[in-house]
Amino acid sequence: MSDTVATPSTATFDQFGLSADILKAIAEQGYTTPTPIQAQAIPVVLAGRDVMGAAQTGTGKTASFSLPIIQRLLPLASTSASPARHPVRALILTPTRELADQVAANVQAYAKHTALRSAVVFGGVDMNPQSAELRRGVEILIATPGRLLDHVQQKTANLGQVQILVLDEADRMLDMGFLPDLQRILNLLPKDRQTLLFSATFSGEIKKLAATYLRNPQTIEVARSNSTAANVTQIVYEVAEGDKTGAVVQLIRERNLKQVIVFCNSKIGASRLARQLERDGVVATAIHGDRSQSERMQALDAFKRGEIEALVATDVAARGLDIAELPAVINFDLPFNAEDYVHRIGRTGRAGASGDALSLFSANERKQLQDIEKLIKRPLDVERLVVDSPVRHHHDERGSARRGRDERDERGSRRRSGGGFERSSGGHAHRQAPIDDFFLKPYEPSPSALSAASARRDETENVPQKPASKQPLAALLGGFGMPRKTTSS
DNA sequence: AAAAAAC
Repeated sequence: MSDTVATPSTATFDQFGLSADILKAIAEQGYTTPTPIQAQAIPVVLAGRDVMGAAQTGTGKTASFSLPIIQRLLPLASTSASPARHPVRALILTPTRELADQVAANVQAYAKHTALRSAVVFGGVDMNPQSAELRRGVEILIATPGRLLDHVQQKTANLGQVQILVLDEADRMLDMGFLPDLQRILNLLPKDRQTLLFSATFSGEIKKLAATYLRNPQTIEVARSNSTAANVTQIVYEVAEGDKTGAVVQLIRERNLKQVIVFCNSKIGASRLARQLERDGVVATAIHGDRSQSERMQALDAFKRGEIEALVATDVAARGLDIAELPAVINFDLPFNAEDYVHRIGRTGRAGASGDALSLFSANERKQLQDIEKLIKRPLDVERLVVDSPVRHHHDERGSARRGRDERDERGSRRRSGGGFERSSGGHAHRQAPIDDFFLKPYEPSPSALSAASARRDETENVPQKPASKQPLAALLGGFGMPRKTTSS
């Protein structure tokens, strides 16, 4: 088997041999042209090979594995209502709950004209609806590791028939200490299966994981990891620590940012900043791990609907979240982990649009800045930002905090010409990024209601024996039966 | 140092 992938030159989804039901769903999503990772990964996944994929979020990664998985499982799709006809055949693991929900929404959309069922399980919410769905049977299960193991223990999830495993954001899962959970899950799966591992970076740990659990994987790399998109303008503003809140307000006002994600390093800091922004007239809400799952979902939902100007987030939102491209992100703190910087600013300037990554930098963050510059292999422009409306942290609702809104004078922060800051005489300067083009796709939380109607119809079961498709069942089931090392060392 | 994730 060759290790090179020919990137197809034609630019439509027709070239992959996907079924009409899948193509229809793709068209309904408004997608016409495969992204680079889709063009590379779809044929490889369809061919049944293991994949080691490096791709940033926003590159179309989810579709690159979901579409071929659905295609491969189609011969096994059943309209029977019997749960036994709907064992879990594809398992997709993600590090965060929000990401799981989002992947599930995508899978649901792509599979909606097929008889395949999908479900998502993650923690922080009632187990019972999840259990009920699992008992009905689903072919494609999206999950965070902890809750999945919970379901396994409760015997509501059986992973004995999984043929395809996806580890999404694998590096993140390792960072978060999921390795023991992953190993436990992997030990529950048939050894003979297809495994797809996606990771932003190929660290030594990731390579070890791949060496242990993948079989002759095809490496697919689209954007060089640790690279930052060329269409993202990165600016670092030096500002006194105590002026950071005022700086955020000022940046939002001066740049006329309709929507922005503001990243903080701590959960408490995020909550506090959200409150202070609200006090200063910015519609803001916080999203972090100490908020309840329903609060997290509501916050994200409201932000996606455009009801919130500033989503103040910890790194729970740094990776994976598929929010339509934002005009800007702000780093309230520089992240301790330089890689998180790359992920955070990946929330802007996506899909070809331009974006600004604005980072606040105070004297005690020199180390973080150095690490970031080392990682992205270039120095960052540092400008001084004079904050003229410092936000009081106590009970000062009047006075200086309010002055910023009325006067909006912007000494200090000046950029190169063409930037978003300058004011033309007596009116609004035009921003470089056309704000009119910016809209948010409505967020759809995982629809749990599958096409139950069609599941009812046909009780006379057609057990798939010889699928007429290009993917023979034998290939789907694996084929080689190579013994797999279980982890040692 | 901090974040995330099962109860």
